[in-house]
Amino acid sequence: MLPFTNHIRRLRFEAGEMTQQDLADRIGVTRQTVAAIEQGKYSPSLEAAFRIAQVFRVPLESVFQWQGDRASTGR
Amino acid sequence: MLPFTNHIRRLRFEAGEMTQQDLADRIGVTRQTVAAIEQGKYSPSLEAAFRIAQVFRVPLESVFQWQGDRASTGR
DNA sequence: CCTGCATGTCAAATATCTTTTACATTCCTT
DNA sequence: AAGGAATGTAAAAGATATTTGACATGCAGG
Repeated sequence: MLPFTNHIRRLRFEAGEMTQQDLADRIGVTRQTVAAIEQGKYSPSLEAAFRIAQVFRVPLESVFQWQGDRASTGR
Repeated sequence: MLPFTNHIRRLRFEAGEMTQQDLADRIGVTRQTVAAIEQGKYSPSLEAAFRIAQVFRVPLESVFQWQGDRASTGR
C-alpha cells in the first residue's frame, strides 16, 4: 500500500477539465504514468511530483499527502 | 544533471551533528543512499523525500528545491 | 450506428533507485 | 602507531518506476 494519497484528479478538473494526456505532456511523462500515479498504483519520482505541483501552481504537499507511519505512535 | 538541490547536509548538522547513518535509520534506507542523495548523485523517491522532511520537521520544499526548466523562459 | 475522445489496464522492455558488500580516506582519541 | 567513527565510492544484484504498444470500456455527437 502506498504511503500517500493525492489530489491530482480534483486538481485536474478544477483546472478546467485538464485531461490526463495534457498533464502528462506538461510534466513530461506518458498518459499511463499519470493514470497510475493518480490512482495510487505506485509513487511518482520526486521530479514528477514537483512538476505536477508546478503545473497546478500549488505546493507539493497539497498534491501529495504523506501518511506517516502513525501505526505505532497512535495519533 | 539533477533538477533540484537539497539542504540535507546543513539540516543534519543543524540537528546536532546527526550522522548519515542516523538519518538513514530514521528514514529507512541505507547509509549509501543518504550519501548519494545528499551529494545529488540521484533523486530520492517521493517517499524518502517526505520522510527526510519529517525527520527535520520542515516542509519538503525546504529540504529539496526544484529548479524548474527556466532554461527557455529566461529568468 | 459509427467515430472520436478520455480513461482503465496489461505485459514486456527499459530506466532509475536502492541494497549489499567491500575497500578507501580523514579525523579524532588513546 | 593503532583503533574507531564518519564519510566517499564502486560494482553487481534487486526492487521499483516509466515507457511502449496494445486492446477494452463508456460517453458524447454526427
